[in-house]
Amino acid sequence: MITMEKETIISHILKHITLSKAEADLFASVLETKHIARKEYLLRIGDICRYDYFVNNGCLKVCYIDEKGVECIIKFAIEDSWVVDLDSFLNLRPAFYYMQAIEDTTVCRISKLNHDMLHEQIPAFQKFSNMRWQNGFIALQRRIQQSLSMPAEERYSSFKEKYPGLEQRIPQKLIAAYLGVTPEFFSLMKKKALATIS
Amino acid sequence: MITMEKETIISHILKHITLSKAEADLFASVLETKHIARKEYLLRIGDICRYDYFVNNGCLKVCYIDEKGVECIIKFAIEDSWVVDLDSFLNLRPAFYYMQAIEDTTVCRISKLNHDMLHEQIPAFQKFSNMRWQNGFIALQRRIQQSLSMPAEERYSSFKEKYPGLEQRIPQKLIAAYLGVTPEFFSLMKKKALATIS
DNA sequence: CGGTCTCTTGACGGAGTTCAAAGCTAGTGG
DNA sequence: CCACTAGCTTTGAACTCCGTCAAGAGACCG
Repeated sequence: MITMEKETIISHILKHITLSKAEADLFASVLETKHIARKEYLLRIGDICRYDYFVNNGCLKVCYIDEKGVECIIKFAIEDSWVVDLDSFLNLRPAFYYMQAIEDTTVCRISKLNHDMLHEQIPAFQKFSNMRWQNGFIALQRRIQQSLSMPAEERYSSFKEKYPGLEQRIPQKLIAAYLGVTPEFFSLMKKKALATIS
Repeated sequence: MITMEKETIISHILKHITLSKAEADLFASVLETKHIARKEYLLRIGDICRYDYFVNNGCLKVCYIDEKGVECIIKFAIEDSWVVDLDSFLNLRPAFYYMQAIEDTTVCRISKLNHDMLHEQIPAFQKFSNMRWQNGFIALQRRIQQSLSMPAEERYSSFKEKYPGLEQRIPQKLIAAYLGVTPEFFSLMKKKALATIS
C-alpha cells in the first residue's frame, strides 16, 4: 500500500535520481511509517541505530550529553530531512547520539537489511546515497567553520537561515543548545540584538 | 606505467574494496603523480578544484580565511589521506578553501572526468566513494562535538591522537590555527599543561 | 651578520559561563 | 474554569577562558 507518507519520501528522492516503476515499488515496499509523540525517543544513547529515518512532518532533536552533563544539539531533523546515527547504523556500534521528538512527528524508516538490499538492487539508490553523504559532508564543513570562527550572534543568524520558521516552533533553550551557548547568555544576546535595532 | 606512488594508492584502496586486475589497471591509468614543494599551493581560493587528491607523502594544510582575516585550518592532509574541496569539485564552484604544502609533498590526482568515469565503470569504486564520505561525515561530526563542547586543551589532545607525530613536523602556530585559538594562547596553554605535570 | 618568521610573556578587555533568584507560561488535574 | 506546578525565560554579579596588543627572545634563512 502506498500511503501519503510514502508518496512524500518517494517524490523527495525522485527530485535527485530517476527510478523505474518497479524500483519505486520495491523502495516503497520496504518503508515503514511510524508516529512518535512529543518527548518520545526515536533512539537512545547506547542503543544500536537499526533504521535510517526520513521525517515526514514534525521535528526531532539529535543530541549528545557532553562531559559536563550538558545537552548539545547537533541537528534538528525537520520535515523532508533524513536522520540516522551513521556510525551506529553502519558499524552496529552503540549510538553516541539520541533522538527525541520535539513535536508529534511522523517518520518513514528503512531497516539496515533493506537499506543494503536497496543499494544492491537499485544502482541509482547507491548514487543517491553518495550524493546524500557528500552534501552532508559539505554542510558539516560549513558548520565547523562557523563554530570555529563565528561568534554566537552570527551562528544564530545561520541557524535562522538554515531552519526558517523553526524558531517559532521550539523553546529557545534548544536553540541555545544548538548554538553551543547557555540559555542565559542566549537570552542576553537576543535582548542586545533588539536594542541595537531600535 | 605503475610507479611506486600508484602502488601505494591502489593498495590503500584494496584495503577497503576488491578490484579485478583490469579494474586496477584502469584505475592506475588515470592517476597522475604530482610534486608540490613546501609553501606551494595545490589549490587557491576561488579556483575550481578540478582534481581529487591522494597524498603519498608530505603534508598539506586545508584552510580558509575568516571574516577577520585569520587563517583557519580545517584539516591536515598527511600521507595516505585524501583531500579535495568537495563543493568546488562536485559543483564546479569557486573553491572556498585553499591547500598549501607544509612540507615537500607528493600526491596522486584524478581529474573530475576520470573520477566520474571510474564511478561508471567500476561499481566497487562507487561503493568506495560512499564509504569514504560516510566515514568523512562521521569524523566531521566528531570534530563539531569537540569544537562545540570541549575546551582548547582537550581539542589539543584530540589533535595529537588524530595526527600522531605531526606536532613535531609543523610550526605550532599551525596547530593553534587548527584548534581555533591564537598562537599566544596556545603557547600559554602548553606551558600550563607542563606545569601541571611536574 | 641582519632580517624575517616564530615563540614567549604580560597587561588588559570582552565574550560567554556559573550560580542563584525571581518572573512567566503553559499544561494538568480537580 | 481555576489553581498549581513544572518548566522556560529573564536578570544580575562574580568568574574563566581566550583574544588583542605590544614588546622581547630565539631561530632560521640569505
